[in-house]
Amino acid sequence: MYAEVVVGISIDKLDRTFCYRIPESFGNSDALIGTEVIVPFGRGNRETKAFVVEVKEDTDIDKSLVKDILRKSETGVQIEGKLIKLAYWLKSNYGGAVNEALRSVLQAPRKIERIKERTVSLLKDREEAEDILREFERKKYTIKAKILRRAIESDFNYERFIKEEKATSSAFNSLVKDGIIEIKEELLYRKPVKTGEKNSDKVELNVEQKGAVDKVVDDYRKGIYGRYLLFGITGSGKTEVYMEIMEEVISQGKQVIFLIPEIALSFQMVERLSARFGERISIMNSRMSQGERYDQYLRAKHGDIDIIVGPRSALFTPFEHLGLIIVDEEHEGSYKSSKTPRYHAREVALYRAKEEGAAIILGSATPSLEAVKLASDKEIEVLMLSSRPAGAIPPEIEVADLREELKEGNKSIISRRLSELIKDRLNKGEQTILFINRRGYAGFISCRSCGEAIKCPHCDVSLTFHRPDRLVCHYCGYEEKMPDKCPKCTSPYIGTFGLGTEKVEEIVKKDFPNARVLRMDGDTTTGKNGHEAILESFKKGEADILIGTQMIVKGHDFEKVSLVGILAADLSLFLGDFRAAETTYELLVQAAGRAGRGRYRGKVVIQTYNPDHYVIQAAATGNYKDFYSKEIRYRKLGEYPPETHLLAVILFAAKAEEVSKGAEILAGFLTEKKSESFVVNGPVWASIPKLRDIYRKIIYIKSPDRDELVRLKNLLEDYVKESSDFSKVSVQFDFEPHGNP
DNA sequence: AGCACGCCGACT
DNA sequence: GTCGGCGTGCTC
Repeated sequence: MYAEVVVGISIDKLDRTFCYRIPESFGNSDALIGTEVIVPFGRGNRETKAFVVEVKEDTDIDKSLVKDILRKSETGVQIEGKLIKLAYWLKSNYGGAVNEALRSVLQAPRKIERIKERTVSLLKDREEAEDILREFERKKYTIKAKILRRAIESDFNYERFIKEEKATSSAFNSLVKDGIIEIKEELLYRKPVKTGEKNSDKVELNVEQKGAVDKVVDDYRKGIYGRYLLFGITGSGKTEVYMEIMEEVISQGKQVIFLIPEIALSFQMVERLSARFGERISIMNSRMSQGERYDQYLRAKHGDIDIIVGPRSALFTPFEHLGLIIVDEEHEGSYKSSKTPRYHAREVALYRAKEEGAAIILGSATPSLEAVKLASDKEIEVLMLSSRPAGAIPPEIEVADLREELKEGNKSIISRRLSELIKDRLNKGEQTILFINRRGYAGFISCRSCGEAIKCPHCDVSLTFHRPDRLVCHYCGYEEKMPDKCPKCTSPYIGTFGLGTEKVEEIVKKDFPNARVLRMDGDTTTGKNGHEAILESFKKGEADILIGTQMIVKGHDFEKVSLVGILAADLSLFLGDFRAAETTYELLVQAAGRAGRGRYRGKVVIQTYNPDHYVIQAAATGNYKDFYSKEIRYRKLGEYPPETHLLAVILFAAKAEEVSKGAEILAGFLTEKKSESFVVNGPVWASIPKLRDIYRKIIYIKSPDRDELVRLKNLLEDYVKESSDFSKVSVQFDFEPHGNP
């Protein structure tokens, strides 16, 4: 018997399987799939860890080359065959390397220590080192001299050096061998999470909630493991419905994967779930240490937990009896992986549920067009929650036309109506949230005399101003001091334009001097604790007004908030991204949903320059159907997902000419394959052509048939692998992309 | 990743 | 010539 194995899961260059003979003594060969084994690899037959991904009777490879597997790895884990299968499905459906797919799936169970960072430090004292350095310089050992020079200066990061200086490990090796430097490996560890106390006071469900629960539970008891879209307006109590259904699933001895869009939300969700389900619940995410993840992995596998909560990666929890997958806030963009394989958690969840006979619930107040399309194709069943439970009334929404304000002489960013309402809340001792739509907005610096905007030298995007005098690139973290003259024309008239949280805070404090104001924004508030602290403080009523960006609109219940003001609602409407309207709509509805969660009747003011736009209209009236019908018509006309399928082929290279050449070659290749079944657009420059010193071009392929795109992806992948033109150009694939890659 | 191979510049 | 740095290519 032979085994196909993947060697060294953290090595990208080894993206293929190798064939090894399985010794007789191993017993049942099929049981070997998914096991970590030790194989002799390379010329020196170095002992290397590998994963068995396939077992077969025979092999095409020259038998004299095939070596024997040495033994099973002692530290290794067994990954279920079904997860290996899932990894293969990821690879074949989204592209990329087998390794990359396996790594996505294996995030959890990797007990193999993966080095996070390596630090290079000097072993000799300074004088001696400088002597050696002079020696190197004299002998013209350029790389070694460069390494030593850096090491004398200070300890430095090995990986970064290799990348920046295009060096290889061999220069380091000889320095290490001679005892001049040492390379230390570091692993990063973090604190575990704790579950709360169990106190099972159930909330009384309303009619709609009960209806939804009954439907799923009845199906479940009949052995129908269905697919559902739980479409519930903000504050309609979706979590209560989930919990009720989970109870049934767990009582049948099955397990639940509960996906949430981002890690920050998992703590409050675990708190809430553990109040009901106690200890048998856990969390899985990339912020946890390897050891912790490994423990959770084992607990899940051994059936010691019933529920796992986490972002995308929690999808790969190795439950033996998976009974239900919940994808909460299914519309969230964070469910789309931005690393190869660029999978969408919703799609993978649907696949895994089907494969393992589990039910699946997608939940949202603003379902993605993809989900609604599934519903209209009868692929998935809709469960509606159209009211808030226990007498809570949805907020009343008003639109403030900023064009009118300007006409009437109000140049402030706060309309007269909103201002009046804020005053009223202050008098009544109720709270206000001011939400700034910053998606697509950048507080860039430009020159009023020559129009020059100051850009990041590595990324081709405008730098953002941060107090008191820094300019920061939000993509790569590059920072510089704010210049006092325009670097191009030396005019002193340079400054920031646009609407930032700080600016709004300033204005609010001036307009309402007695109000206690809190500000939260993703760029200036550091760490998740910083955010939590601000939100907690606001929740406790320690401030009257909270100013913030998208992060304040997610998932939080603020009892005393009775007014939400949305500033610049339309900023993200015209982003040149086919999902711009959808994300804007989601943002507006979610923001509006923060109002009136408690006893107070909520009020929302949407400030806009486009009061007649269908997104603003639909958000104001809460009419999803209206939004959907207009938006889907637009997608049909423009031939965008979900009405058709779209594949972005992204090319990367260090030089602009290299990407352009690669893109031309691939475009040519596609033209040769020309057919009725797909259309090619581009190549075009990416929306940010240069990012972290890498140039990027994109070719878009559209087809009504997703499988056709997968086929093309395979052809391109093979072509790129074979062709010598792509040694300096790398190619990635992104199906149904989000934003402009 | 790690290892052998081989090209090429430097030095006894 | 020979030594050794450092880029290249291969691993069942």
